[in-house]
Amino acid sequence: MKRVTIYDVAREANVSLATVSRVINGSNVVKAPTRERVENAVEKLGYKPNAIAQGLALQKTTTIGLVVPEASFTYTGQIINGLIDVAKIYNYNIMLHTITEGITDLNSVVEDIIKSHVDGVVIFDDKLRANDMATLNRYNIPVVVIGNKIEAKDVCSVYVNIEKAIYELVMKYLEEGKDKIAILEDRKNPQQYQYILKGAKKAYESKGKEFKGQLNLPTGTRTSYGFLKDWLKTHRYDLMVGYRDSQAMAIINAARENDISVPEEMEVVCVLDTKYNTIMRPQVSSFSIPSYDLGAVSMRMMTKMLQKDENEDREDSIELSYLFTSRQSTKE
Amino acid sequence: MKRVTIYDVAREANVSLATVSRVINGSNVVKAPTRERVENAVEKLGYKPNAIAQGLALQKTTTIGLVVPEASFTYTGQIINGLIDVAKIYNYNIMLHTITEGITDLNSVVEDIIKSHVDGVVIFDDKLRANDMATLNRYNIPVVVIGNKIEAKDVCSVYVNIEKAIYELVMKYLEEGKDKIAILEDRKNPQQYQYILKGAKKAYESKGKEFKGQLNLPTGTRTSYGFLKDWLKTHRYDLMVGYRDSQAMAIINAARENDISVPEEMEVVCVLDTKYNTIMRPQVSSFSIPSYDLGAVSMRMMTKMLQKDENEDREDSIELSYLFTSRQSTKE
DNA sequence: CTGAAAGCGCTAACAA
DNA sequence: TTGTTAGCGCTTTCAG
Repeated sequence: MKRVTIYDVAREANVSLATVSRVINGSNVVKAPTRERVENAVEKLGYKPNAIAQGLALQKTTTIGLVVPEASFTYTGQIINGLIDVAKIYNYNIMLHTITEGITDLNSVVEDIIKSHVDGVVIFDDKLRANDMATLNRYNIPVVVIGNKIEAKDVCSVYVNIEKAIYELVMKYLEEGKDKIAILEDRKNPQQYQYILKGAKKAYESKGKEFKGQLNLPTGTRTSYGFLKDWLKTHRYDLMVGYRDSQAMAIINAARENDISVPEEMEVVCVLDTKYNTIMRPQVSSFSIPSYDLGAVSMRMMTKMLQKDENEDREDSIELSYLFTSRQSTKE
Repeated sequence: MKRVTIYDVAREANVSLATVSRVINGSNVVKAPTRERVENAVEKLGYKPNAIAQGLALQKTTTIGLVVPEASFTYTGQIINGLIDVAKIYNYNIMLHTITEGITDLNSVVEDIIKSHVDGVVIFDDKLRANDMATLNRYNIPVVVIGNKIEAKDVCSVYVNIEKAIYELVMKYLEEGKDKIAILEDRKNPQQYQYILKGAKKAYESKGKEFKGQLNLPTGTRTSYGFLKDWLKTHRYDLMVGYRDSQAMAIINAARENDISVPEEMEVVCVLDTKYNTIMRPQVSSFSIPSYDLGAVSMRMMTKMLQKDENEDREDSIELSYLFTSRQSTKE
């Protein structure tokens, strides 16, 4: 069964296909009676314009590519939701790509993206570096990067200043004289981990001290919990910081195992949390990174890039703000 | 800057575009030297075939639509991962759509899907009913449904038999004489809740009893936890069943609040769990629904539908198996 | 206000 | 083995 085309509608309505095209694109030069004839035909035949053909003719597909890491973290879902919701408003479709270790790398994804002629691409991948964008750039596809601040032509970024967040947090503890602070590595988010580290180091520096609390997981370690269970037998801290709430919970579970009470003897904070944080006991104090907004703002930014007048300038990075929420894993 | 087309390559290599087309599509009728000239030209110009134009010419886009619910549940992420991984193997791209209450409904998504001329669509939406598929059917787009068993032409489904799982579970308890069993409503997954209920009812029936343990949240209740905290003041059970691990934790937290110890005084089981279940204390005994596999198998099924010979028969639904894993929230 | 025709980039007969 | 040409479904000048 062949799909009904613009020709079928034209024949049915006794007009040329040009007129049908005008009607479905809302041109206002078409006379009312003609328009009605066309609309009836469209309705009668159940005609839906073929986006592929439109894409060819217009040289734009009104779809944008979205790249996310394999890991189905909860916040990745949030980002996708935010992005799709605003994409919907602007009538963009989303082509989803993932980077799965052992199955897909960024190069092969970029290849697919170029072929598919999306109008732009939003990338959320902590492992992304500036030079990975070279190919995309060569085919001048507009790019929005989530999470990393990346400087390049035709590339915008939307992120949260985690370095600053941690700096402020650590400063507060240092000023209270609590300087035994540890930061747990997150292998899945190496870049974010670096930001966190940098924030902590700056804080220590400004107090004339040196930060030594970075806890890199030894190679071979499978889970943070497995590592921490032993580590905490011989180490004590005032504060431990994890990136995700699940890591914070690993810390807390390991602490419990060693009879370290949280928050009384040790406080725990994480950066990103999920709805599971409302279920956990204790609930973890955290910076509430607005994942949904990261997605939504990125897409909004993308639409702006796509309709920019060449001459018009626009900001090429947006810093979203965070909010620290104190819960049961810290003292106040 | 115009993108390089097949014409450019043809000119550069001094052949016709037909030959270029043959080379990029791996036809083996092209002579080696010619092939090389073309390949060099492709390389030199950085030519990538335009999938849109191919789509128009071939009447197939090698992309499939994926519809998921708004809720960024962890298992939705799993499903997406599974689906994309096998899509990648078969060189399919994924167009992602979400059903967001207040933003998008199934109808508008279906509209987009039809226009985009995807080769098929995979739908994971607990609220989906058979008649929702009417439009998709009218434009005869192959459909795979995840989670629900739906009977319709050109529709396949991949699911887990939760009814049976619960039946077996409840039977086991009934045989041990534990018949105070409650099942917590999951508003986000009404269909799954029904399946669970059915399983429990059957078990009770087969014992000549009537099941009365269905716990529907009163309208106005915002969280299961809020409801259960009070409810458990006046109700005692041998076993409580929640759909997701987060609900099971709500049950456990509410039980704690009422000094009901788990699993000693009350046991708790959930159907779907996430990685957070490994972090929680107690860990919840659960059926491990293979979310990743649900996605992967669906996509595999889709590829089969798309290459089916009209005459060749195939099964139109696949039941995936589950595995009950006993953890700290049950006695053995 | 409407129609005719060229073109978007590619594929697939059909010829040569 | 390679080239020519007619579509695929739609948009958009340019005439009328």
